[in-house]
Amino acid sequence: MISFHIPPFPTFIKGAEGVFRKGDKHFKRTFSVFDFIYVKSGTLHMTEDKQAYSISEGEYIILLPGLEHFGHQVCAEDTSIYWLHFSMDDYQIVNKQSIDWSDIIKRESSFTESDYFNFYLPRYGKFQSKMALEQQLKSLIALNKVASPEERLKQQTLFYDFIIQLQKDAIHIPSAAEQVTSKVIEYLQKNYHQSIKMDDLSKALLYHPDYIVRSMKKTIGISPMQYLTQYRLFIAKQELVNSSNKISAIANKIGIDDSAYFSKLFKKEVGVSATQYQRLSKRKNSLEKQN
DNA sequence: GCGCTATAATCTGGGGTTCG
DNA sequence: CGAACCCCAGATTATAGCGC
Repeated sequence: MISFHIPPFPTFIKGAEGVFRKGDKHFKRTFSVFDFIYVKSGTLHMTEDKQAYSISEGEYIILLPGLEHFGHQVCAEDTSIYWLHFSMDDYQIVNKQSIDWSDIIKRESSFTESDYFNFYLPRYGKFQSKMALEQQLKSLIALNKVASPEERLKQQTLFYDFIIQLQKDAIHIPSAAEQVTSKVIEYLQKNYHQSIKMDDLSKALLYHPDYIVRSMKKTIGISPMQYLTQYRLFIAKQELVNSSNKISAIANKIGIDDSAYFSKLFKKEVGVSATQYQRLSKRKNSLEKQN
């Protein structure tokens, strides 16, 4: 993700339509500005800073200033694109799985200061509302043809609209149920090693237990306790493979005090018993070493 | 721009079943 | 037996549509 603050908006420099013929590839160069490339049809193969991307129809990439980029593979078919160059003074690259609307506004305006927004654009992404965004790009580029400075200036405004829409497009607004689910998962992954009851979960998240269950079922299809069991078994399998701990020790580690119950659960869910699983994985490991 | 209404989404609580 | 879960009905809240 490219993270920056608004205002001021980034500055639009130039943009146009372009075509890579079959067999063409993107030139090797380093820019001093941002290069937004949207693929209208076909597929473009680009490498930026040693990271290879394949940008197919409906997808876009935002190349960063100062990093070398080039096409590492020729286009297999005619590939038409829109490109936009823009600049901006202050920005950061952050790792972010998903953006949330609550991250966006940083400061509410006062009488003397404007609103201040956190802005995030993915470096590589896909248009969700393809038609609308393509249309915006088209009208932005159409203004290249007009000579009057006044009309030209409109490109800036259109560009602002465009990046606002682009962010909106990239943001997934989580439903209430999804928000609850992700909180549940976070809690369970953090606390799986102790015994957890629905009541604890309810107290931690401040929701009615029944509501939590329904939210989870709606979004990922399983209940919190089922998820907990799956997650615990996932950890247990890793332990069985990577350590020689006793079954009871492993059971204890994943928050199940009763090792008999753990064995039963493991057999039921995984199909083989925990001890068998450990033996099998050890055998497989030693065979791989021989080869 | 305002207020009203219809509708959808969200949340809560009761009652009953299953299962460890 | 009780925790976990499901189903349902109803309250609350957010949102969209619409006329003034």
